[in-house]
Amino acid sequence: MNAQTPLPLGHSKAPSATRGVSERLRQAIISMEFPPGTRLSEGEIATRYDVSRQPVREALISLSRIGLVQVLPQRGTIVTRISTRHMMQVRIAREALESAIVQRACERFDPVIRGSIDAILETQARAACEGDYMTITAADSQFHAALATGADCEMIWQIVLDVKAHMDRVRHLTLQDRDSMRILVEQHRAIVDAIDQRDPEKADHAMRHHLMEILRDLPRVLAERADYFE
Amino acid sequence: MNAQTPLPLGHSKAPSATRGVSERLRQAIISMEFPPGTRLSEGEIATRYDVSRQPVREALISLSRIGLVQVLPQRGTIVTRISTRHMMQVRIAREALESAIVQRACERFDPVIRGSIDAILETQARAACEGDYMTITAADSQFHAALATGADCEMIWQIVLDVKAHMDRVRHLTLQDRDSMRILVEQHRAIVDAIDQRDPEKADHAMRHHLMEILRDLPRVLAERADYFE
DNA sequence: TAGTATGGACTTGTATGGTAGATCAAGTGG
DNA sequence: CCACTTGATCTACCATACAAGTCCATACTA
Repeated sequence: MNAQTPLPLGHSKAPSATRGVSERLRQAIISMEFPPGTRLSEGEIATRYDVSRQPVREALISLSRIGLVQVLPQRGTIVTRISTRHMMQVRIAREALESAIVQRACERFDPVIRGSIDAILETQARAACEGDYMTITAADSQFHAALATGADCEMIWQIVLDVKAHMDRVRHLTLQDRDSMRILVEQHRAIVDAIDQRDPEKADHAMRHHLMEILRDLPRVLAERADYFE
Repeated sequence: MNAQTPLPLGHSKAPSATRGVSERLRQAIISMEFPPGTRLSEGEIATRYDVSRQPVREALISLSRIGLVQVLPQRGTIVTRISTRHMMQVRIAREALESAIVQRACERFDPVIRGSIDAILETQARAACEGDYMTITAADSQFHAALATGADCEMIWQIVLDVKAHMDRVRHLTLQDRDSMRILVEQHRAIVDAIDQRDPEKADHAMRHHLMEILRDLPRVLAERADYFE
């Protein structure tokens, strides 16, 4: 417990079992492989993923902090159900954070990362034409992450990632047609344009408009799959 | 793994060992009992708190998600050092989130909670006169939490709590004189006034002004205790 | 002397057995 | 028929043992 020990630290992306299970579970929940209300058992997941219960348990703790699962002591663990009230707060939080990011991006933005963004948008535009859902969403994540990194807001991006998980889950329910995919790319372009013009208000507006759209179809999903909501 | 199992769930504040250790560690880090750079060993903490390594380990996982500690696989765990770059992002994030909260509070705010706020402010004002640091900070937390709850943003408050931990740690380093304590209370009053007047812009400005002040003395601390920074 | 093995004392990561609490169904007594 | 008890069977929780990686002091070698 002695203070001031150097511990030279050279960052690690250790591919531990816990991290692996955590990532797989997170993906499974977002992609609705484990839909809201699914009952998860530490032991069952352990045998399924061929690890012991301990890594599973630690992964579930992480996911419960994000809010993707609820651990009920001595009773069980379930995939969190969707709540409109919760989603409203998620939207507000993400809007506030990402708006702050783009506003800061208007002040200063890493030119190298700015250069990489064009390629991301191009990839996304092509995927939109082909209706390639996987590539679209992957590029979407890269785009928003690039904005945060370029604005020197990587720590804020970590927070956004957590709230984003909830929105991604909902978006996975709303089948995206190609038109809305194209609109998505246009909105991204509008955000970049505003940053290029160093116009904070415009950037703020573009970002909020972009994020608002994601939950547009939430009421429809609520009507169709009431069992996913609480 | 069957979906749609009811699992009636009646929320729990289970006082588990993990939660206990997590809370004690969190407090110890914020209060500088374990200053930045302190080397924490799972085993050592376990014997100190008279529990096994497992709850300690799980507590550290939670704290590492917040960013209060860094777990270096096979090497050790240290209390995260303060970084001005990181603190800047923390401030931006908290400003964005709490600004969003008060703006929403201007739209609708639970009248019952509105009533309880006056008592909180009065307590804080009295504590400010007496220079009672503990009561001041406790009331500060209650105040901000009440704002979030009254605006129906409890989930956002959970996020704020995490970033707030970093700011609390810094504030603990900057000795507050009674004048700045009184200013604190005045700023709180200004925020409530803006909400009462349903003036989002005014509320936003008051909140940002309030939060900006907390890190005012960060450069001074950096000069005095460089070993706390990275 | 300078450089390099090497072994031991750490660290966190993982596996597993046992415990207490929660749930629910069957059984019991009123 | 209903309220209550009981016990089997789940669950997450915790403790312990083991494995694997890192670091460092020491001894050995060129």
